[in-house]
This record gives sequence, C-alpha cells and structure tokens, in this order.
Amino acid sequence: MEAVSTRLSQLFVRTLREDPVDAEVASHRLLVRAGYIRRQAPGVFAWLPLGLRVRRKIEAIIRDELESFGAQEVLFPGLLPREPYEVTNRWTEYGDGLFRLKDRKGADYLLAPTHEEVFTLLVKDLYSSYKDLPLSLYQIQDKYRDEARPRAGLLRGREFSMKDSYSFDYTDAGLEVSYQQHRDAYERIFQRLGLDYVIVKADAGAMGGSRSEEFLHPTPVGEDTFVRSAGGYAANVEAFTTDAPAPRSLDGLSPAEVLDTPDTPTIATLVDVANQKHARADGPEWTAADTLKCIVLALTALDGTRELVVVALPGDRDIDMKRAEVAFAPAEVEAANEADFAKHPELVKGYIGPWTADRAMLGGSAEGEPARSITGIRLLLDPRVSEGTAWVTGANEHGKHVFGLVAGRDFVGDGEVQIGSVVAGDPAPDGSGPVELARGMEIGHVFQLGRKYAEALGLKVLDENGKLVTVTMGSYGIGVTRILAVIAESNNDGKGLIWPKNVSPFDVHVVVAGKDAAVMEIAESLVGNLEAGGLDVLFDDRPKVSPGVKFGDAELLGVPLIVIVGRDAPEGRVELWNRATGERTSVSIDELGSALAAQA
RNA sequence: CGGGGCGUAGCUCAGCUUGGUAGAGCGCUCGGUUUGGGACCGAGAGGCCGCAGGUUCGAAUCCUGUCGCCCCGACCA
Repeated sequence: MEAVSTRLSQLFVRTLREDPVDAEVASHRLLVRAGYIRRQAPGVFAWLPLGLRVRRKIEAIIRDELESFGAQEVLFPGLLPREPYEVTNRWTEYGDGLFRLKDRKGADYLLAPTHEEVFTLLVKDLYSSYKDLPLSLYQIQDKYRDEARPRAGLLRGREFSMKDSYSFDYTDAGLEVSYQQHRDAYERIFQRLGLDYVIVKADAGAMGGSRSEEFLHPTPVGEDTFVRSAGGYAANVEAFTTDAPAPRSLDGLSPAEVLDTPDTPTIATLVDVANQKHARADGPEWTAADTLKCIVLALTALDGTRELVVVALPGDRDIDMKRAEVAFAPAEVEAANEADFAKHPELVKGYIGPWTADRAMLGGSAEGEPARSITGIRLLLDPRVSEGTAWVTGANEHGKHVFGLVAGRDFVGDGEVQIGSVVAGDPAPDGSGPVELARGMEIGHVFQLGRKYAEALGLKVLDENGKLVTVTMGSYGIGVTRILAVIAESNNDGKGLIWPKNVSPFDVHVVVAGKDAAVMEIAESLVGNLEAGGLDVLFDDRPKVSPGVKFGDAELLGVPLIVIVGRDAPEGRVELWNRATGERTSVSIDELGSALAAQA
C-alpha cells in the first residue's frame, strides 16, 4: 500500500472534550470521543476515517495469515433468502436473534447472522470430487444478530464485522489438518495484533461438532468466565470437568440414621444444627461440603414436554445455570416452580433427599429395585457424589435429615451431571494443579463442525474409489470489530488511546507547535520526507489551534509515535514523543528517520 | 423479558420542587489579540424541552399514556 499523509485540518473528525454519556466501557468512550465511530442505533455504528483505517489494518493482518496457508477470500451478501436456513432449521432455531424481513412479494429474507449454509451450498454447486479438497474459504463481512441487549459499544453489537472461514475435507484426518492450520493462523494473528489470549476448550455439544476451542482475551469487561491452572490447563467454565474420585469400599461404613434437625431448610442452618445437636464423635465439625444438596430443575424439551429432574451435589456448591444449559441442551432448564412442586407433594422443600426408609424417593436403589422410585424423578449426581461417599441430606420429612447416607449403598443416581459451580482451587482435570477463575472476551473460535451441515445440505464428493462421501467441515470465526474494541480496551490511559503500531491508523503523528511560518515549512518538508520513506503520517497542521489542544488531541487519537515540530525546528531539532511511555526526546531532523525506526 | 436510571442546542449539563414564553460551558461562524499543555475580547448562528393527549388564561415544569435510550440481570452459533 502506498504511504499517505493526511492533514488533520482536512480530516473528517471531531474530537469530543467530554465523555459521551451513553458510553460506559473505555473502548466505547474513547473510540467515540476520538472520532473513530459514531452510534447509529443500539449496537450499530458508523465508521469514520480513523476507525476505518484501524479496521483495515486488522483485516490486512488476518488476510495475510489466512492466505499464507492457502485460504481463499470470497464475499457473500448480508441479505440472504430464507430457504438455506430453513433446511438446517436455523430460521426457526435462531429465534428472536435473527433479523428477518420480507421483500415486496412477501418472500422471507434474513440478514445473515453467520454463513455456514451458503458456504456449504456454494461448494456443493461447484465441486464434486475429492481432488478438489481440501478447501478453505473465508470472508470478512458484516453479521447481523438482534441481540436482546447490545452493550459496551463495539464489544457486543447487532451489526459487527466478522472474518468467518469454512474448511472442507473428505476425511477426518483432513479436517484435523485444516483445523490446525486455522488454529495456528489465529495464534499468529493475535500475536501480530499484540493481543493477549488464552485458548480454552469450549463446549462443542450444541452444534454437534467434535472439537471446539475459543480464543479468549483476558479482560475484566469480558463476558465469559474461564478457568486456568498454573500448569497450563484452560477451559471455559461450561467445558470444565471434575473427575469422580475412585469408588470407595462400602465395607464398614456405619448405617444411615434419621435425626431431628428442626428448622433447617437451608444448608447453612443445617450445618449449624448438625454441629449443635449431632456433633461427630470422632472430631471434625460438619461443613457444607458434608451435606448433599438436592435441587429440583425443570427441563423443557424441544417438543414442549416438561420433565423434572433432581440434581444432587455437595452443599458447598451451587448450580451454575450456564453449565446446566449446556449440559441439558437442547432442552431448556429452569428452577422448578410452585406448580411443579404441587404435582409432587412427596417432595418436602428444604428436606429433599434420595432416600426413605421404605423405598427410594428419587433415582434407583442400591439393590437395583424397585424399578421406579416413589416420585419417578430422575436423580443426577455431581461426580463428587461417588460410590462410597457418605452424606447428610434431607429425609423427606419436615425437620429431619438422614446422616451417613452412602452413595452406592443407600441410593443410586440415574447418571452424572457436571453443573456444579466451579470455584478457585478446584483441581484441573489434567492434573496440572488448582485452577483460578478469570474473565475473558471471546475474540476467536475454531470449531470442527463435522458433517452436520454437509449432511443437511447434501454436500458430497466422490472419493478415490468412486464412492460418494459426505464432506466434513470446520468453521472458524474472528470478530474483527470486536477485536478492534478489545485492543482499544486494553491499550489506553486516562488521556486517550494508545494503539499498538501494527494497527495504528497512522505510523506517526506530526504536530506543528507554534505559528512561525518557517516552522510550518520545516514541518511540511519533514512530513513529505516521512511519507516518501514509506510512513503513513497524520499531520496536525491546524494553524489557529493552540499547542495544548494539539497535544491533547494527539494523546486522545493514540498514534504511538508523535513528532513535535516546534521552537527548536529552526536549529534542525524536533521532539520525538512516545505516546505509551510519555517519554520525549530531542532528535535532529536528519536522524529522525532512524530514531523512528528504532522506536518502531 | 425482569430491575434501575435518563430523554432540554452538535457534546456535557442546569432549569422542573413552587407553571409566566429557553439557559451555561465546550464546539461552530465572523472580526481582532494570542500560540509548547485544552488562551482571550467582541459579535453571531443553533432548540417542536422525545412524542401524544389532558389540566390551566398560560406547561420544559403538573397529570395520563406512549416511544426511545443507557446500565444491571436473564438471553447470547
């Protein structure tokens, strides 16, 4: 690209002295204040020249890395017909999140939220042989999602730019290679962008794929919680797993006994009363971790049927509803309501447990019968409730709990479920030590889709043996405008933006300070030289603006290198100002080029 | 969808309690003085006080409704 110089006196920008009142997070506030973007509607932004320049810098890096392994760029429209999305059922599944519209004939259209369907169909149209594969296609295109609540400026918008790629292979091994190529390219892209990231295992269930990882940028404004261990483990909380302890012998465990525990509907009250009235003979106090909490959830399947399940987990844990949603998908999960309880009067709120003296209340029974429990409600166990563990839990009577109830002896679950809250200190499943919790913003996602879309849309090719095989696909996304916001979010100070050099709208910002015509002339020629040397230059040539305003704007706009042409210019000296460090050094004009190169 | 807040000039806000015909700072235009950290003087342009009803001689102000926006939560391939 040809180097350019732009005069601030001509640039279409107006900086705001005060923060816009509707902007909360730093990136939103500063991008608006510095004149990079303007809001058009909730979650919808117009791009001004400065913002566009940054956006294109980011896009160029993405393109470079994708082309480096042979991915090819295409461009789909944002406006698409309903049909392809009907075939995969996403016209319906997307629900309110989809922008739908009708043409003059009443035909249904949508503003695409993502493009799996049409990419699949495009390849189906043109290719039919294994010899054409592997193939990776991508586009950088605006996506539309009618978010219930757009927020934080560019971080969650309703229109946003996304780079989406799709890989096409006819073998699983091929998909693995394509996936790895994208994953490697993403690492290089984020490194070039100067973006801190962690790769976390993501839940792959809902989309029917086999492998999925998210690139998260750690930041307090992030929307995802993830866990990581010092030993290198990282995962989304939804994908975090806890291993069940090895089964313990049932021999020698004391029998369960029902004890009075008046007024103990909560775990906290139960622990208190247990310690007061039923202290353990052999020492340690009862804690919440000794109790078994039984939570009644209502699942609504896609066909609308509602089923209650009880999840039993240690009393020091809560249910993480996000994890629950993933675990029970596609069914919807919510806490059981009054009507649900009314149908099961045998469930005594606050005193629910799996066991009664006669017959299992929930789940199966240790002896394998009776086949159905009293309630018939499925009992799902947290992995910590493993065979041979003993618990204090509800006795299904007001004011009574059963102590020493042993999993695998006195009650049996109908399955395991991993929806307990994850807390700092939990062991990583790979043995790499305790985890900590952190917030992150998803900036990239690599996903092995497998054959779901190819199957639904009939994308098959002939293999070496002349046999039709269904193509296997991957999809890979990077949020371009979100990345821009994340970079802004992580690169600013009280005075304004501080762009990393690879994405800065200009390489250098030249400020002419003072009204002297001679100084202005020197600045003009200096700008010309820098441009000739291949640098993009923003030139603050505004004649009637005081130096303070120019300096303030320079800091707000965030070009990392600033050159002040001022009082020492007639002596052949200018100041080189590093935006990030604030350091200013006097350099001779002759050496400016090398001084800039040294800073860059 | 639940909770909270806010709609007055391009931006940030005052005025509303107690009704009397629209204000400030910044920005913008013109003239002049300034020019190394957000200068100053003078003269201007700019508002359907979100919208619709109502009360009243009179509504930015009181009442009702409505729309929109922001934040928190729910939701989010």
